[in-house]
Amino acid sequence: MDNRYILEQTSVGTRVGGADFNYRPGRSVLCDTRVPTAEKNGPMPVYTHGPVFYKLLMDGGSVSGVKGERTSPKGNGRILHEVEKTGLGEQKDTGSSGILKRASPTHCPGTNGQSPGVFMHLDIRNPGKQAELANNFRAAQEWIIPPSEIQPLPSSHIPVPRNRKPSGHADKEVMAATVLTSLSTSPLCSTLPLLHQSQSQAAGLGRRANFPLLTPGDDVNEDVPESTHFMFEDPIPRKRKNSMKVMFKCLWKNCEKVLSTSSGIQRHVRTVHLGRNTDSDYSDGEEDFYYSEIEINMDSLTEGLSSLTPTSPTTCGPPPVFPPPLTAVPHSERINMNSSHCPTPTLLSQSAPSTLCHIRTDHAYQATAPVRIPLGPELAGLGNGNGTRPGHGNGISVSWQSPHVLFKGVLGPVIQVRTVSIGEKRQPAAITHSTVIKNHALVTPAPKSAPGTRKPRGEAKKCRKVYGMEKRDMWCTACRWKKACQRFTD
DNA sequence: GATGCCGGGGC
DNA sequence: GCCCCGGCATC
Repeated sequence: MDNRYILEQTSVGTRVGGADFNYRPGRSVLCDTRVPTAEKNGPMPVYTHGPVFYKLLMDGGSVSGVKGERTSPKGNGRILHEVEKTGLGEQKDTGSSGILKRASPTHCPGTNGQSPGVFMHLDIRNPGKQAELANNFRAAQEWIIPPSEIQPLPSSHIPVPRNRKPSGHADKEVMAATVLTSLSTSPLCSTLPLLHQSQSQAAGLGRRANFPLLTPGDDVNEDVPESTHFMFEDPIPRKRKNSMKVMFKCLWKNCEKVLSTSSGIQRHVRTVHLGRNTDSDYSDGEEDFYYSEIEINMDSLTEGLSSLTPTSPTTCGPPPVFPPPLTAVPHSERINMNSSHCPTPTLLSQSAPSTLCHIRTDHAYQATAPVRIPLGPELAGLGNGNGTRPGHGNGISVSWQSPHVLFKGVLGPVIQVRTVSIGEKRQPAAITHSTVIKNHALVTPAPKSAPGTRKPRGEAKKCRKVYGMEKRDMWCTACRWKKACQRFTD
């Protein structure tokens, strides 16, 4: 079964419970939808609530309760999509019961990225919203806990009007709008979306293992005080640092799209994933659930880049990222997300390695040691092609010079009669083993001489010594430039 | 003093 | 980037 469907199933149940923003005591949607579904869900025994409800829908059965919310006459695939949307939509709903989400991170299956922010921005100073919060919390609580186990939520933290009159559909929309509006500005919303991300990236069973509290028998009462603590005592700064840049990451499966604007990511989701008309700006807000807001600490990013030395062992191919450097925030989920995305190239990951490879190649005559092989005089002419001066760099008669150095780069069948001439350009074909060695040395933590110290003078004779001042034109370029000799390296 | 080459500057 | 050179460390 599609992994996504697992999530959908879990989410759906949440939605069913949470869809009714104004939870009415006595109504337990969960119980209504709790159906023995072993044969329907196959190897997915855990989430038998809500999901089953939708499974029936997917099978083409008539489920009036669902159809009232979202009836899809389309094919199965589309229905699945609808279900997924519904499941995601749940975020909006459960967002109103954010306490539960914050209190119980293990409930994150239903938080496909957005609800945390929702939660953050619930204005608890508003008595009406407090009531809304409490009611929805109880609703969500009942969704998880069998009615018999539900304990009255103490109102010591929140003054909750017990007999709150259910509000109408307009209130739902207002709440939803509030929730959606808050998504893009919440400083705290990054945690759960990312958690969801990491979960959604885990396949199959691994995903389910992330939210054990969704199992029917689990008791979530312990989370209640924790939740209130989280909500009222946790001094998470609400103000985002200036260095924090908000990006929007597409949550669609296998889609790593990250855009800097919400409109952009919405357009992306709408057009790419939802198949909506590109030209149409109409949006029912559905795409809001398919992307999450992520924060990028630009300072950390900068630091990460600046500290990105050739010796950095942390560059797992793709470095941090946006990654570790990207990990702007101390949320482990974020780190996990980054690490889990290691195989996926990010902007940094794409650029950094190449950067590493090209670091300090500014002086090519230093980076690339010429490979010269002893050649007989009969082959002397082969090397003259590159020479710009007569008699220079014919690549011969050097067998008397440090042969161990001269040969170390010639391994292939093609004899690299490499001449070192003025204005010589490094050619790919001229890349030699010694070059590789040098580049590799840039990546490995080679002991670098401290500033001000010179490397000891090599044993090998240099061009000056070999050719003498009178044949200066035969020197290697480096020697002529008074640089480290590239011909007779040590 | 000769040599090697780093650092820097001119173009 | 190419080319050159002052200047310093090393031999």
